[in-house]
Amino acid sequence: MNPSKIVEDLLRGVVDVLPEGGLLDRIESAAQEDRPLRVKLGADPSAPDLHLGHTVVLRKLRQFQDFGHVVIFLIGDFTARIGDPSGRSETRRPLDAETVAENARTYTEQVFKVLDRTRTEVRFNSEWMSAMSADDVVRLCAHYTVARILERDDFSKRMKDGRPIGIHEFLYPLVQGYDSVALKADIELGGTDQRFNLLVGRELQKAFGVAPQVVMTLPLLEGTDGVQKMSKSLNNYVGLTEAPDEMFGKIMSISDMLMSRWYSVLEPEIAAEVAADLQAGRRHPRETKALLAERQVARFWNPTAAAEARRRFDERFAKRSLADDLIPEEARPGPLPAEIALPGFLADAGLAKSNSEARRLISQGAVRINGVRVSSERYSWKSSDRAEGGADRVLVVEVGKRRVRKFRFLDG
RNA sequence: GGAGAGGUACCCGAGUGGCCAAAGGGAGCAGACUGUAAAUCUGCCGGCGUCAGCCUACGGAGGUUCGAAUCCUCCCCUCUCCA
Repeated sequence: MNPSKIVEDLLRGVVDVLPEGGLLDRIESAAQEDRPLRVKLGADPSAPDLHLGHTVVLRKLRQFQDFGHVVIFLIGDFTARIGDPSGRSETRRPLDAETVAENARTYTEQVFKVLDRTRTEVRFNSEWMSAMSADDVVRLCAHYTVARILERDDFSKRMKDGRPIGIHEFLYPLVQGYDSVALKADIELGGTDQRFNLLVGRELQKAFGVAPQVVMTLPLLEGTDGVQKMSKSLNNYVGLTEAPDEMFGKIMSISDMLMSRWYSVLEPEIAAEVAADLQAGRRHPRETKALLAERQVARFWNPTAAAEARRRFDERFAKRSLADDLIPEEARPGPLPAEIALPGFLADAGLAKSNSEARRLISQGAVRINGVRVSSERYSWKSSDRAEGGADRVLVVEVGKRRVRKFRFLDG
């Protein structure tokens, strides 16, 4: 494959490449030197659950791997103890070492849902950062100026609004940049919010006599709320480890506007076509959303699981039926209670956050048992609760539209 | 080091002695309507409680008072200006 064709592929969906044209140079020189490029991605192990938002960059990295290059997956274990201020309006709380280590482990596990394990090098920045002396740190700081740090959007905003900035936060971009020096990265990828940090890497590489990396940024994915960027702490994410049904359901619940955004970020190859079809009325929005959902589930699980998830979703919500095989079941050993105090029961089962919440849900008509809305906090058995031919009782409990569980009460 | 402003529930923000589990908005949850979409309307939105009530809460610790988010003392934290 000729280099410019490769570059074209690699640039699809990318927001900026700095310097422009830098990628082609790298690809060519790598081919000449007959070595793979070292493509860096820095990961912050403070929230160890990967979500759809992360996959945008990961899939781009995967593309590099498929062209034979090597991904350096850098875990900022040292930096996590500082706290990345990117896009934050507040100082982030640092984590302790054990938490970081544990998070890093679960993190890497999930990364290989997308990345090719054999072409990935996992590194930790404590490797070189912990070895630094105060002397080294001061020297590193001397390579950058306060004015330049303050160019960063979130810093200048906080400055203007009179919100606190810890001095350690100034160090974050420097440390991250130094990682690129230590790793001799050829290319570094990140979300658009990382642009500043990635560029600091270039500066520092120059200062330390290393060839400056090419910086590529990718779009940030909005979370399910459609407003803020997807993140675990905002609880607007679709996690990579979530069950197919869960994933499918979450994607179905996003707004139509968001759906179009997600198409362009998650499915850049077909986004234009889909948008045109929607515009022309050749596709129904709901079907289009289901397709998006199915494609994601297929990607992170498999096509069969995706088709199943879709089938169950339709059963449940389009046909409004509760097919038996699709409800998580829980056995309750006997003896059979005379009646059930619902608030405590729902809270224990995790179907409500607290007894009080359960009470509220009941009073608002959100709770159904075996298809019948309950209005009392105490549930007494009905003849129809009896399981086929046996003494056991089966309750299908629905709380709102999304929470369902089947309880099998065993007699005796 | 000096002067000033300020810290209220998930977030923003009102509240200056009882009527405050704390206005209002946002977020969230639930109901109606739908395509588990949007928009809209309605309700809920600290915990415990067979609903009477109890407990915990307004940066922290004490104090005044029959009674404190509100007054006093000390402490912690943030911002602005001056040095």
